[in-house]
Amino acid sequence: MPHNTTEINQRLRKSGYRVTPQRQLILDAVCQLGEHVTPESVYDHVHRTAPTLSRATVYRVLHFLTEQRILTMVHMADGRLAYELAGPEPHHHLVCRTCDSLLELPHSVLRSFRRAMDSQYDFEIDVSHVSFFGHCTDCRNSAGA
Amino acid sequence: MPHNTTEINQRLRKSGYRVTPQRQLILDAVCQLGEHVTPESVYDHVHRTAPTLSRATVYRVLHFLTEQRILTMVHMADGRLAYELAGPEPHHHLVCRTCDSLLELPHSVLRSFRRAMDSQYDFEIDVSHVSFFGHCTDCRNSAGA
DNA sequence: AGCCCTGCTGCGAAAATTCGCAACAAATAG
DNA sequence: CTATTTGTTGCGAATTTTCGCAGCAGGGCT
Ligand SMILES: [Mn+2]
Ligand SMILES: [Mn+2]
Ligand SMILES: [Zn+2]
Ligand SMILES: [Zn+2]
Repeated sequence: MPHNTTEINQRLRKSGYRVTPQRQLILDAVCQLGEHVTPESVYDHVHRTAPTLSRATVYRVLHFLTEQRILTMVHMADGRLAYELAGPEPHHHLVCRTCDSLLELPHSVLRSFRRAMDSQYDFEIDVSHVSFFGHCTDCRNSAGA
Repeated sequence: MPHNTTEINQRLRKSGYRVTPQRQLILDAVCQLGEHVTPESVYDHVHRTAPTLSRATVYRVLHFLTEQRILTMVHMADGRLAYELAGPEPHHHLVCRTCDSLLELPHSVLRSFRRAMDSQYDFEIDVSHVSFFGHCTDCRNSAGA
């Protein structure tokens, strides 16, 4: 999951924002830490190389990069937020409430639902990263026994 | 939005839980305050008649009543959680990111999506109260101008 | 070089949320 | 009836997240 630093930097600068060392460190951390990283794990990671970088900045930059659509945000099972690098195509998840297993879904699974909301309610749903909760095959089978 | 106290109380007791004054007060507060009430507004409300009832208890009881499916939980636009009395039928929302307007959807709008996840992934989605974010007719039109 | 303007950060305080634990109270057993 | 167990709460501390504000720093301008 490498990110093209120069392309993102240009995008930010073009919008009038600045590419600060803190933003680069935080973005690097999110990418290195992988999927669904929490603010606290980002803070722990960057704090090693930049001890003065504050928690507030971590939260602010994660929000900021999400607004700029460089990161996406997702609600975890416990209600907390996690972030990851926005890929070229959004994806979503099925999360089992029993075993916490996580299935990845392509964006296309929401196509017909989004179309229906658009035609029925004239409302354009804008989703980049959603988790749906429920129960997976295995847990349904073992529960039935 | 009145709730049948005796029926809920029986349900709780039958499961081995207790119906405490705190739980009754908090449930009453949620019902009186209407849709999408926040923990803080519940606390403010109950605190008037029960000054010793603590914030921790408010959070715990809201979680508890949600587990028992007496309340439902929903993520608001700002990421915070809100609660409301679980009706006989779940409902969902379309929330405009521009004007914050809120449209209510019947549970049935998710039927075909849930069926698709069940058949394609053998995963049973369990949703009681979801918000989808996007842009409403009016805001799309004024943005286009 | 200076001078603005504005974006951004660090800091500490505040607010929101969770946690551990001792005390309490309702149900239960004996 | 007392003893025990177990669910529940209040309290205070810890943790997480937000906020306000003063000051720094980059970029433009002269
Ligand atoms: Mn993901
Ligand atoms: Mn609702
Ligand atoms: Zn499972
Ligand atoms: Zn709107």
